Amino acid sequence: MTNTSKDLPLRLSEFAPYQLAVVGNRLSHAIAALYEQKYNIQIPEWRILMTLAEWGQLSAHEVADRTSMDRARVSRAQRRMADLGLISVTIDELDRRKTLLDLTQKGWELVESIVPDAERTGDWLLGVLEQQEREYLNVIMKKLMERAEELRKRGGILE
Amino acid sequence: MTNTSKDLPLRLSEFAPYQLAVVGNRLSHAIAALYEQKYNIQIPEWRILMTLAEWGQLSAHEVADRTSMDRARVSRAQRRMADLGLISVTIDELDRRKTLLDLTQKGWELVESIVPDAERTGDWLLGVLEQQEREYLNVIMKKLMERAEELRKRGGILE
DNA sequence: GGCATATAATGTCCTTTGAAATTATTTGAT
DNA sequence: ATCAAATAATTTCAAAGGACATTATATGCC
Repeated sequence: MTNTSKDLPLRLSEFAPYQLAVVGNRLSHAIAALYEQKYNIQIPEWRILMTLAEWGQLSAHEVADRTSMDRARVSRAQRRMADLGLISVTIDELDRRKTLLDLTQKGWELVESIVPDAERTGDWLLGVLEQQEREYLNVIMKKLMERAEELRKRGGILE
Repeated sequence: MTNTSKDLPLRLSEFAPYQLAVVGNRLSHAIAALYEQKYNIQIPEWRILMTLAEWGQLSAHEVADRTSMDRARVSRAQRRMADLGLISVTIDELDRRKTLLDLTQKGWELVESIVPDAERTGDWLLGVLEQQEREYLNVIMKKLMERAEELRKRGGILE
């Protein structure tokens, strides 16, 4: 007997890492297009915007931590945002290696206009789910977020 | 009163599209590194491999559909795989626009060695979840997969 | 105080990705 | 039978992302 699909214990479409990668990617692109067209910003900007709105002034390093982006990506987005007048960038005089980011008035105004849109998009997305599924999703994502980070740091489960 | 985080109804870390993007991305990278080191292939190759293993000979177009990749990406991976001798590529004589892909013996051997590894990784990842959460995850992902695709096709929910 | 080490940020380089244009082939309409 | 439109695949091009090197500053040890 030759190889057939019956022998395979793993179907791509059921494989959680695949599902998560595809869903995450599709969402990123769709939402990025929305933000781009309507507000002229990209995903990194969006993340920084929301993070500063939540926490107030932060160093670039702290922003990177809280947005799950690396420092290079934050640095690039930071410049674009400063050019657009959305954030202020100052050197921390207590530790001159650090740069402190904070929203400007214009940044706050963007937050206020973009948040309702983002919420609608999020709600629409989750609209396919039952209430209970939505609650599970949040719990599951928190757990997987850590697990995936661990996987990244360790470079796989094999070592 | 000045703006504070209390006013904000949306926390990035609770925002499902953000969570999904980050988890998906971290997983992709971690797993890509694993496949790369150990088997010398990348994510697109992995997806094609598993798809052909499940379905047998398919056209490049069908592969693209079933792997959630665009045709350019499939086309590139296809060439790499053919160079490695993992797949055979033939022109469909009934419709000469199509190219048909199929696993070679060598491709099947790779499938057999890589699948147990992938399963272990998948199981380890889901190991943080309760049994019931795992079941929910699968259902939720199927629903979100479609929803995200719809979002992509429509270019946002606003139109 | 001076020097090795650690940390913050930015800059450089290379790869991957996705969109759009291009080419080849087929299908359908007249 | 011919031509326009549709479909499959590839190529081209520009942007984004991430790894690594570099620079600036701070910390801790001797």
